[in-house]
Amino acid sequence: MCASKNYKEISIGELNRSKILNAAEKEFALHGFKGARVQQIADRAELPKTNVLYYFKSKESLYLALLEDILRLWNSRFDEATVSDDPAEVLAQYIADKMEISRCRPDASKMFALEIINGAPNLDTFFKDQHASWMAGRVDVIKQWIDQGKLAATDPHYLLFNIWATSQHYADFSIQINELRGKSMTQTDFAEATNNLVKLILTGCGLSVPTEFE
Amino acid sequence: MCASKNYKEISIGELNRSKILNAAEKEFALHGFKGARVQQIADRAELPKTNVLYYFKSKESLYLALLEDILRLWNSRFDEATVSDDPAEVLAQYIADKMEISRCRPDASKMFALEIINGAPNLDTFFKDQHASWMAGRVDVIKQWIDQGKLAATDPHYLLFNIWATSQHYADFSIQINELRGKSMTQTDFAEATNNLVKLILTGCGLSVPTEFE
DNA sequence: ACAAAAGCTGACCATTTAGTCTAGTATTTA
DNA sequence: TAAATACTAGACTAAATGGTCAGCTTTTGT
Repeated sequence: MCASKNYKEISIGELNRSKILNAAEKEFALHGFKGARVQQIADRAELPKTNVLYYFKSKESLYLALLEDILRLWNSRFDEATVSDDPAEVLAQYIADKMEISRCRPDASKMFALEIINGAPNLDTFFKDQHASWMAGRVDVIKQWIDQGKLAATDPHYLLFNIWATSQHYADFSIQINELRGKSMTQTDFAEATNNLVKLILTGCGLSVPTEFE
Repeated sequence: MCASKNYKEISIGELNRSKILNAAEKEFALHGFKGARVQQIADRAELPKTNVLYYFKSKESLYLALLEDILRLWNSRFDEATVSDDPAEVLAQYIADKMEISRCRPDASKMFALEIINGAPNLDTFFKDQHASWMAGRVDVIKQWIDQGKLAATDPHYLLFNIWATSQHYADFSIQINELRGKSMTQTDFAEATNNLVKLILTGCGLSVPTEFE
C-alpha cells in the first residue's frame, strides 16, 4: 500500500540515483550523517563507491538531497485547514497521515529524528523560518477552535508535539516496539494503533472520534 | 534541582572519569557512537586524548559504561506498582518521573534514542530479556486494572509507548521544540508540560487527574 | 552511422581516526 | 621517605575514509 514509482521509461541514471537514495536513507538512518560510510551506501546499492560519488558529488550533498526529499513528506492536508473545518476530522486525519509515514517511510522518519537529535546542523535558516511560520499558522487555527468552544482549552504547541512524538515513535523506536511486543507491526496493527492514538488525542481534547477511526 | 554529586573526597581519577563521562554523553548524543570522536570527547573534557583512553580502554568500552549508567535511569517507582495501587496516582507519577529525566538528563535520553534508532547494536540479550519481562509484568498490572474497571479498555503496550514517546520527545527533540516555541523550556514550562501530558494520558484512559497535577 | 553525452570504475591520494608506546611526573602507601 | 601506584602526555602507527582522476564503455539524439 505504500506509494512506489513507475519503473517504465526511466533512464539508467534515474534508476541508479534512486537505488543510491534508498541505500543512503537506510545507512543514514542506521548511523547518522557522520557515522554513515559512503562505501556501505555503495555496497547496499550494489554499485561501486565511485559510482555513488559520480551521481552525488559528495556524501554531504547526498545527505542534503535526501533531507530535502524528506522535508517534503511532512506536507499534509492539515497545512490548509482553517477555523471553519471540523477539528475532529482534521486532527484525526493528520494523526493518520503521520502514522502512515511511520509505516511506509520509517527510515525517513529515523533520518529526520537523527538530524534533530544531533542539533539540526543541516537544516538551514530558510527551513527553520518556514517551519516556524507554519507552526504559528497552525497554532492560530487551533486557538480559534478553542475560542469557538470546539476544542478543550490546551496549549496548541504541546498538542502538536504530542501528535508528532507518538506517531513518529512507531517508526523511530520500531526496534524496541517489536522487541517488546514480541512481533513486528503489521498493517493491521498499524491501523489499530492509529485508532488507539486518535482516540487518545481527540478524547484528550474533548473531541469525539470520527466513525472511521473507531 | 537536578541531582548532582558531592565533590568532596573524590580522587583525581574519579573526577576525571566523571569529566570524561559527561563529555562523552554530550558527544555521543550529538553524533552517535560511530560519529563521535575520541578527540572531541577529550577536548570537551579538557583532557588530552591519551588520558581518555587511559581511563577507558576503548571508545566502545566508554560508550558501554555510559549506556549501562543510562539504563539504570529508567528504573522508577512504577516498577513495583501492583494491582492494588491507584492507577491514576501511579501513572501520573510515572509520567512526571519520565518528564523529569527529559529535563535533567536530556543527553542521556538522546543517547538512548540514538542507540534504539540505530538498531540497538549494543543492547545485549540480557538487557532485552530483562526489558521484555519488565514489560510483561507492567502490561499484566494494567490489564488487571482494566479488568477491575479502574481503567478504560486500551492496549497496555500502546499506553506505555505513548508515555515514553511523549515524555522523551521533550529531551530528544528539544532543538525543534525550542525553535518552534521561540524560547527554551524553563522548569516552569516543564511543570506545565507535565501537567498537560498527565491530563492527556489519564483522561484518555478514563482516569481523573490527581490534584497535584492540575 | 556517428558524434556527443552520459555513465562507469580501478588506481590512487590526503586526511582523519582509534589506539599504542614510551618516558616521564604526581600521589599514595607502607 | 622510598617504593609503588596512579596519572599525564607527545610522538607515532596502521587502518579507514572521503574524494579525485583519467581513461574506458554504453547510450542517445540526429
